[in-house]
Amino acid sequence: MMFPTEMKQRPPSADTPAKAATEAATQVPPHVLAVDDDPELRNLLREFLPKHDLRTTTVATGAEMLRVLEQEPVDILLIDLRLPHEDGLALARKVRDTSAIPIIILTGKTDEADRVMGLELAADDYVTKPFSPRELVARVRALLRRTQPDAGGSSTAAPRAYRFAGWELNLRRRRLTNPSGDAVELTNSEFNLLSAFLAAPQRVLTRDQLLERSRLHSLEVYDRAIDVTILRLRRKIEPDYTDPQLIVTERGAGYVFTQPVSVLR
Amino acid sequence: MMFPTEMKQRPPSADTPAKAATEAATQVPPHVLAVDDDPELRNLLREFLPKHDLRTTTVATGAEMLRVLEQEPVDILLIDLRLPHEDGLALARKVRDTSAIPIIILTGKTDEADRVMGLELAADDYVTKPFSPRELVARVRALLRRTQPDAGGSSTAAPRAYRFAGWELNLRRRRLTNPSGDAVELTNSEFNLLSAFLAAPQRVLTRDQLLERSRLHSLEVYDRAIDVTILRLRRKIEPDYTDPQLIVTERGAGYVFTQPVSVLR
DNA sequence: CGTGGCCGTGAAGGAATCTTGACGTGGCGC
DNA sequence: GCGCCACGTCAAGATTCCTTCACGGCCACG
Repeated sequence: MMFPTEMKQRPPSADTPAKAATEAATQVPPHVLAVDDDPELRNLLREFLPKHDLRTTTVATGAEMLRVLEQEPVDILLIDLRLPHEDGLALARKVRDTSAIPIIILTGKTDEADRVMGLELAADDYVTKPFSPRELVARVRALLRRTQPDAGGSSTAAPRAYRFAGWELNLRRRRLTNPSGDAVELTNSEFNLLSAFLAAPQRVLTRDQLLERSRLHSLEVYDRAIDVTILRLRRKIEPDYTDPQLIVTERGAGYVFTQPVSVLR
Repeated sequence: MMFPTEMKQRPPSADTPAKAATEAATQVPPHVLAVDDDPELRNLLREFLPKHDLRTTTVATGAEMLRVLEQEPVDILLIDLRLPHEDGLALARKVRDTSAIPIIILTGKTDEADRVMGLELAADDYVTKPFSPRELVARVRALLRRTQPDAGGSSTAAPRAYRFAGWELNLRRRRLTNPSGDAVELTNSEFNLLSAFLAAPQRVLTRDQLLERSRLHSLEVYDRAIDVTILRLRRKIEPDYTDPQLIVTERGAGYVFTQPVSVLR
């Protein structure tokens, strides 16, 4: 077991999804903002939620919450009903007044929750403490699903596939086919790495960026680990992997995917 | 018993029979009929649902419900699972026998509901109390969307059955038949899992997605529970379950149903 | 109340995949 | 040219991930 996120205090700016959203067309994980005065709970959340592909920021007070909301997009809010010097419900209402961010209230007792849910429109769901992390994740997911019907607009839809130099990478099926139409097996990280490249063609990507996109977890890995994955990927897609044409090394900077890429939706 | 007092009285013209609803794409708001013995909840519903463009009638007993059903068209039913002297589920079944009105069960506990949904085909969804009004509206809407063929095209209708590789899965009967025409027994979770796959063929589904789609909302289950169900399902439908062809593992990502699937409506 | 089916959990085992360290090699600045 | 440094390559471990089995709770049915 690992206990990584404990000390990992990232400034809000580090979490900013704007960058990721524009650069990678890969599905950006939803951003969860949790407000609770209990540090232990915050730690738990930061440890657990990301494992389930939920980007997580935690704060202790309503003021901090508002600050974060201003700075970056948030997809769902978790708010403790009883915060030391403020009322979670009031916070929720305040948010509701100005946005449609879905809100889950964390509460101690069921009857308390009853009251909250009854006539209040401030919250969309509640979870009673103590809750199992699984349950929380499930509820967050469920609520996101309900509230993000994901506009049918084809412009915002996630890409279905990429094409480059006769190859095709099918994102739904997670499958790569070569110009002759044969399937080429990719491991998970190879697939992720390749889609990171295809989402940002003709652009130099640093190792860090690539790592972040190709490894789902483990934030602390040697940069060099990416080299090996690049190598393996090259062996699978380069005509001559000793003389790479598609994925070219930018010495001192990172790597570039050189070919034009077309996006299928 | 409280009698029509609560039944929202409208001029007959507004209630105009089925033809108005089916024939014209005119904006006749859907008619919701709710059955619950709690007067407070009924008030809440009558107050809230109409604000969201849902014509709402509430009653306290099954008898009243039946009377309303006879008198006017109803687009969706909300039924409390535990009514004082009757069984909400029995009511639902009774309705189902003679009509196709979509039904949402209101229930107190999640596990209670899950069990009910599993075994019974009487309801289409359920909502656990206390629920947020928003959630209820969302579910009502979702269910209406699912069940109403929708003027636009034939594409939105709910599937009746799926075919794949000679097999057929009948959704109404919840029955699977193999290429030779023999029935293959599926447990409830196997059935749900399989239909989740068939609804999204050739697409890698994560465990979370499968969980979400195979339980209505069973919260709080171990991701890995899926694995076991997959195994059990494979034993029933794979020619050689040690070398799966239909449901293929995508390491690090999820599972895919590889075969082409045709939908019968 | 017993019995049986269903389903979730834990653990064991094994396979696939990643990481790491070592070493080779080629580019680039001086 | 020379040497340093960054990258390429390789092949062990290390680790994660999946499969499978077995157990036990739970509910339905009798």
